[in-house]
Amino acid sequence: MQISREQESGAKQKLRIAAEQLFAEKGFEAVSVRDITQRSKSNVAAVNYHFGSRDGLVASVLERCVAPVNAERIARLDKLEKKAPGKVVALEDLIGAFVYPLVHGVEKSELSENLYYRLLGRALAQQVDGLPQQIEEQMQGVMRRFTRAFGRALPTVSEADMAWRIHFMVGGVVWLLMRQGGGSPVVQGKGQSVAIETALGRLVRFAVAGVGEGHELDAQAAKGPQVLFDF
Amino acid sequence: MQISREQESGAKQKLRIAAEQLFAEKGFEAVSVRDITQRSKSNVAAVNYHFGSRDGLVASVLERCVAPVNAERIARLDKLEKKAPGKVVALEDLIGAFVYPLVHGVEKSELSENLYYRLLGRALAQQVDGLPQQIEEQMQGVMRRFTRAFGRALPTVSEADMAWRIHFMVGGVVWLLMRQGGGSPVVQGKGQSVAIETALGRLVRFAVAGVGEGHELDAQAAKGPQVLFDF
DNA sequence: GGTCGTGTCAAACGAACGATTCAAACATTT
DNA sequence: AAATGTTTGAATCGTTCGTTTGACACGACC
Repeated sequence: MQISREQESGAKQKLRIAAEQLFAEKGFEAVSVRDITQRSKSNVAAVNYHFGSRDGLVASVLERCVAPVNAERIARLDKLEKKAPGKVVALEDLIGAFVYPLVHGVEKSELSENLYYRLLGRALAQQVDGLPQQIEEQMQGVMRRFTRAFGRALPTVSEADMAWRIHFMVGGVVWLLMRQGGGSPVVQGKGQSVAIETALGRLVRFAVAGVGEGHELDAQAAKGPQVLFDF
Repeated sequence: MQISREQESGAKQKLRIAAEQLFAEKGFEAVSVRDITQRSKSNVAAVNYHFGSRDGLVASVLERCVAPVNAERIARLDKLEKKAPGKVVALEDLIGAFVYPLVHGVEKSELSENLYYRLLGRALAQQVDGLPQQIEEQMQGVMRRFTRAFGRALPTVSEADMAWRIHFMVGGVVWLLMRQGGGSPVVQGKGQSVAIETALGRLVRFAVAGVGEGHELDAQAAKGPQVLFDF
């Protein structure tokens, strides 16, 4: 083997990049292996050689897409919980730890920003139609960790209620990513092209208000001037 | 013509229902015309005869799916704005007028509840990959109306900021619908099977808090005990 | 009875699909 | 240089796709 271990060959990488681009543009189902090999200027056999099958390539792209995000999510959550072992983590920090890792893989990716986020959104939206089992389990593990942390941050919210709020927050995340760079948005303000960090910041504020709904009143009434959200 | 006008023939209806079911189950791209004609126990040529093409059938399903929702949305918004001509409509009422029409077509549909909402979610999510122009324009018109109304309800929020908040709200709507009845949710509480009305109620509360973020403080501080949200 | 419009059916079309084969080309190690 | 293992390329496999065709059945109308 002429390549240091743990690194993919040039052709395999070219194949994967072309697949990522096309998947981001058209979706996972609307792209054929011929489309991919044509863009990467390789042969149809290459996909089956390097990835076993078309599904193998899709799974590989999905894995490389969502795994780093989930790893960064867990890392940030670990850091938050380790910083103050006894105390509960503030809601805004939790949501930040869930949302901001979405930008974690963009600079390592060979794709443009818009395409990268579209791909990530499509990957996360695949939870509707079935993800590879490995990624599905990883996803469920992350959600379990965060659900517990959210429950600790908002102890008066029932488990079912909290699940729904997180559900809506995830919906905002996926929707934001999928529509990023994909033509004109449904609702277009004047500043149409916004850096993703700004959008994620707005999403965090939105989600903090939505997930913590009904608690700013309790907190203010119970403990006086302690303000949960200070934006 | 043996059928009273404005009504589709039995075979055409059977075709459309089968298509709706399969589209809801597997998505618009993952269903072939042979799948559809097999389930509706008709012939492959029937699709092209009645709908012109496969795309024509898809467009018909999309139209029948989202048009009533948008019509009901506009009707409710009209009613709200007509009720108090001078005043601004409360945020919660606006969001309710946007969200609750989603259940408007379910009893008229031949699909099960879960399938209907999944279909509706998939249809709305198609905004990412391109809707038929007619529906796209209708959608944009609805969003323009609501964006203006939202801006009137929350005059201190900038246009761009408001666009983003609405964007996130729509994400919650689409995500809720798409995951409805589609296997286990990402975050599962104990009560897993919930009536859609309950879920929509939770979504409205979530969205009211998120869209109105930063305004409950202003309102309380400025006008004393006037509470915007009283849930 | 004959003709027309409407709808259904089996059959087949060309194109594109994912996958496979096999030989040639390449790199790496003996 | 020879042998070995790895990667490419063109051709082709069988299958499935959306669409079209032409024959046929049925009721309506002159």
